[in-house]
Amino acid sequence: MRLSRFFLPTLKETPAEAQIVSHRYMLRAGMVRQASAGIYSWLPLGYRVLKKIEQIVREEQDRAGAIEMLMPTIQSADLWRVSGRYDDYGKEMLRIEDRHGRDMLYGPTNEELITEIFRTSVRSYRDLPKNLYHIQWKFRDEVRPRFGVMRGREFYMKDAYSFALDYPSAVHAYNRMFVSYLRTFARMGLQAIPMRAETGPIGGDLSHEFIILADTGESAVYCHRDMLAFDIFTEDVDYDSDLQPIVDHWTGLYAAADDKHDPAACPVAPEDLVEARGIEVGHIFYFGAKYSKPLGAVVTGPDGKEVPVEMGSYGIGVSRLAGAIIEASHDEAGIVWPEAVAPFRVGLVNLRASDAACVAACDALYGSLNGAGVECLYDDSDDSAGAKFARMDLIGLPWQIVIGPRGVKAGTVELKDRKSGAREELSAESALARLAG
RNA sequence: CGGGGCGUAGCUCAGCCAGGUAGAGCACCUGCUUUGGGAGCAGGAAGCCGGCGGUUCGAAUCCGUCCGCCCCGACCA
Repeated sequence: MRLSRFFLPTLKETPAEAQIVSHRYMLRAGMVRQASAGIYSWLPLGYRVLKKIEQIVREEQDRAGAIEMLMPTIQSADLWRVSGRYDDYGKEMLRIEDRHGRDMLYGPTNEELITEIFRTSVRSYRDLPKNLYHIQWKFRDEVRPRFGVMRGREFYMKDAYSFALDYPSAVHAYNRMFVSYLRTFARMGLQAIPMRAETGPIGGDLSHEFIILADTGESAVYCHRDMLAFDIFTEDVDYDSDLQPIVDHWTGLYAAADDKHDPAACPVAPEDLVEARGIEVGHIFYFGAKYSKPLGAVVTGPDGKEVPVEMGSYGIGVSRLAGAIIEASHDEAGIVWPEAVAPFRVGLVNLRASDAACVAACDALYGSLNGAGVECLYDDSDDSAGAKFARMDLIGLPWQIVIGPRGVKAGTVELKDRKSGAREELSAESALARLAG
C-alpha cells in the first residue's frame, strides 16, 4: 500500500482526552477515532489490526472444534425476560423500543439467544457435544467508559457457547477453550495468565480470567512468581485427548485477580507472590444448567430421560486486545507491533521522493515485496526525513526499510528492526529474502 | 451514580478573574529554499468561542439552564 493512497491521519500532538499509552498511540497513529463516549470508528490502520486479531481468534477456535456462526446485535427483550436477566442486567443494557413499541435491546452477550437456537434444534444427546461461537459487536452501557477501546461501551467480542450432556463432558469443553486461549494469546505475542475469577452476572462456578500484565491494567492481580517464567504455550494440541494435565499445569500455581484474592488466605509466601496490574483479555465460564433450565434446553439422554444441557461460555475481547497489545508492547516513540497482528509487516521509506534513483529503487523493492506477499506500507510522500521516521516509529510496523540517496549510491538499503532498533545495511535482494522468508 | 474538571481554528492551548474589533504554536494551502530523526523564509485560508435563555449600549468573558467530553471513586469482556 502506498501511503499516498492510504488513509493515515496521524497526530503529532496527543489529544487531551487520552490518558493511557495505548489510547494515546491509537489516536496518534490514526487507528481509531472516538465517535462518542466509549464508541469508536476504526480507521484503516486500526481496522487491519482488528482483523488480524479476529483472524487469529477464529483460527484457534476452529482448531479447538468450535463452529462459527453469527447472531444479531439487536435482540428482543422477550428471551431476556424468560431467563430473568432483563431486569437483572440493569442500566448496563442498552434498551431500545421499535416502532411497534416492542422492547428490544443491543445485546451485551448472547447466552439467551444461543440457548434458544440450540433448544429448538437439538433434542438428543447424540448431537452433543457442540460448541458454537460468533464474533460480533456488543454493547454495554458502562457508566464510565475509559481507556479508549479497552473499556468502551461498544466492543468487538468473540463469544463461544458449549453444550454438553454431563459434567465431565462439560469440563472437557471448558478445557478445550482453556487450552485454545493459551494458544490464541501466545500467537499474539502475549503472555496471558489464567487466574481464578468471579463469575459475575453470567453466573456459574468454574471460571478463569486470562490476564496480561501491564502497569495500566484495570485490576490488581496476584500470582506466584514462577508463573511469569512459564513458556508461552505454542505447541500443537490434540483437542480430543485428555487436556486436564495441561490445564492442571497452568492452574497449579496460585494466580488470582483482586476479587478472588484474600491476603489472609493466600497460600503463597510473600516473597514468592507477585503483585501486579492486569488487563483481562479473556474469560471462560462453566455454568451448568443456569440458562438451559429456565429456557428449556433439554436433550434426551441414553437412558431416555430428558436433562438440561450443561453449558459454558467463553469470551475474548477482540477490540480490547488491540489496546492491550499496545500496552504490552510500545516504547517512547510509539507502538511496537508483534508480527502476528501488525497492520503491515514492513514499512518502506523513500527518504528522497524528489530523487529519481531513490524512487526507482523504492518502486522496484515495493513491487518485489508485493510479489512475495509481504504486506508493505510504502511511504512515498515528500515529507521530511524526520517526519517519515517519526511516523513509521509511531505506527510501529515490525520492520522498516529505508532507502535514501546515500544507500542508493552504495547499492544498499537500511533494514531496521522496530523492536530492538537495530539497523543493518544490506542489498535490496538480501532485505527481500529476509522478509519473504 | 456520587465527587471534581473542561468545552475557543483540524490538534495542543492562551484570552475569561477585571465585558469593548477572536489569538499563538503545530497541522493545512501557495511560492521559494531545504532534505538521514516530526526543516526554514514569505504569503494565505481557517472559528455561531458547545446550545438556548438572561443581564448589558455592548458577552468568549457575568448569571441561569441544557448538552457533550475527561478525571477520581463505586461497577464491568
